[in-house]
Amino acid sequence: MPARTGRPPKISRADIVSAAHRLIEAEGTGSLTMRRLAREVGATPMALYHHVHDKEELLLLLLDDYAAAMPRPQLPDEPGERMVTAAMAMREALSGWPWVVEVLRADDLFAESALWYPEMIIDAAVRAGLTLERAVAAYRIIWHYTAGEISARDAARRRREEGRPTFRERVFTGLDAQALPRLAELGERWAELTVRDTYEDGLRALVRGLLAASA
Amino acid sequence: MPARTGRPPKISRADIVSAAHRLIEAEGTGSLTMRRLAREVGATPMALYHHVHDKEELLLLLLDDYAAAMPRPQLPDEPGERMVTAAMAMREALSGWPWVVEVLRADDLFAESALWYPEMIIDAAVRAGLTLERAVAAYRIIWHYTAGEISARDAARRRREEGRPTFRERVFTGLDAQALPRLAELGERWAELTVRDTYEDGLRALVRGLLAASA
DNA sequence: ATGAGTTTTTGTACACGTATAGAAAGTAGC
DNA sequence: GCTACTTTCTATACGTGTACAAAAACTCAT
Repeated sequence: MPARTGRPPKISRADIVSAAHRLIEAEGTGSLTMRRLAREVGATPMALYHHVHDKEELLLLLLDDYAAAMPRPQLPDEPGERMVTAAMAMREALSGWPWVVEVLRADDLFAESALWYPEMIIDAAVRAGLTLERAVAAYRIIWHYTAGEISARDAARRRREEGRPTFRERVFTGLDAQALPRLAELGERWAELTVRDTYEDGLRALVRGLLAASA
Repeated sequence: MPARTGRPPKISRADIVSAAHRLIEAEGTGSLTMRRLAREVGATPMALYHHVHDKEELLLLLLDDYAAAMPRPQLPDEPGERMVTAAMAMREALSGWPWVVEVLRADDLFAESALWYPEMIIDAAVRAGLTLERAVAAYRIIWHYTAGEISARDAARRRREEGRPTFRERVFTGLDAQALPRLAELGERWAELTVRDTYEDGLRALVRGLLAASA
């Protein structure tokens, strides 16, 4: 053992991450602030920055932790259906945690322990006949779609909670029916139509299109 | 004219918005802060809040302003191709303005003066044989994909600029080749493969899939 | 024991968005 | 001219993430 030098640490990365988990669990996402977290681990805010580069890194660690416990459903054999099932499981798992949205845009791979999902999707795409390059592209396309959908749904939810005037209401009142006949025709129905969950429809369309492209 | 009462305004919404435009133009997105903007229009920060509810509302106004000048390309007749062209134009226009990303998640319609895009996409979808309901769903799916792609690309760009260690590097070093053979096989090539712009490929796949679903 | 070097923690400070309270500057009725 | 009322603007304050500098607590060489 190489006998560490320097001032002995009072807190560790692991302490911070687990305290963050507790905090979120107990008081919700909103109370996860660097200052609050520091109090929780019994240190000053800036001490945290010795163990994590920034708050975003902390969130990524949190996500990674959590991702390890994400469900890995039985996947069907048929490649297209396999892609769909894996992607839906991924989205399902991420949707449960509203705060992940802040961090999703980080990359096309979102957590080390969640690599199972891209692996399954890419593998299924290859089995469906795509080259490895195209399979990677397919995964990323699916990922972009998924991230966009989660983000949008979360934003819509937040809007609703805050009781903010949805943009649409204003839009559809003074609409120029000449220039925008379809939207005018839709009118009030927009709101009703856009609460529906169309993720699966879109995903299936996407997969069908991606696989058809190579045939 | 109804002879306004109360203290006469020193600044207007329009002043604020145009000052914000100037500021962004001159010094970049980063310097658009409420305080800086207030200095620019010659008022205190809180004065702004009498004219805009939020910073987010300000950004939406900005976006709306700009969206009015977004290109409206000639669209081909064939419905699928029409959808693709319109969506690509929309993405192209939004990509030019990195800051829109902060605001994209707002809604599935992002600006009053940009309603032309959904109109064209929905209309083309209907012409392709979809019901109006399905056409709306198709638009929203395309929107989610587009928003996700723009977001991710912007995040990747920012990472690169900040010289942050891309997550992928770490990921692909200690990879378990047993559990994740495809990713292991890809290895270093991931970085190379993921700089490619696959938006159009994905979009075409999506449109093909969406239109095939109704046949 | 002393001093140098290393690592971790603290203290102070800044700019951010914005809530809240109250002052300022007008018009309308008397 | 005075008072009410209304609108707009200012002052102050809070909590946020985090940069920077200094202090603290340890090991090791002398």
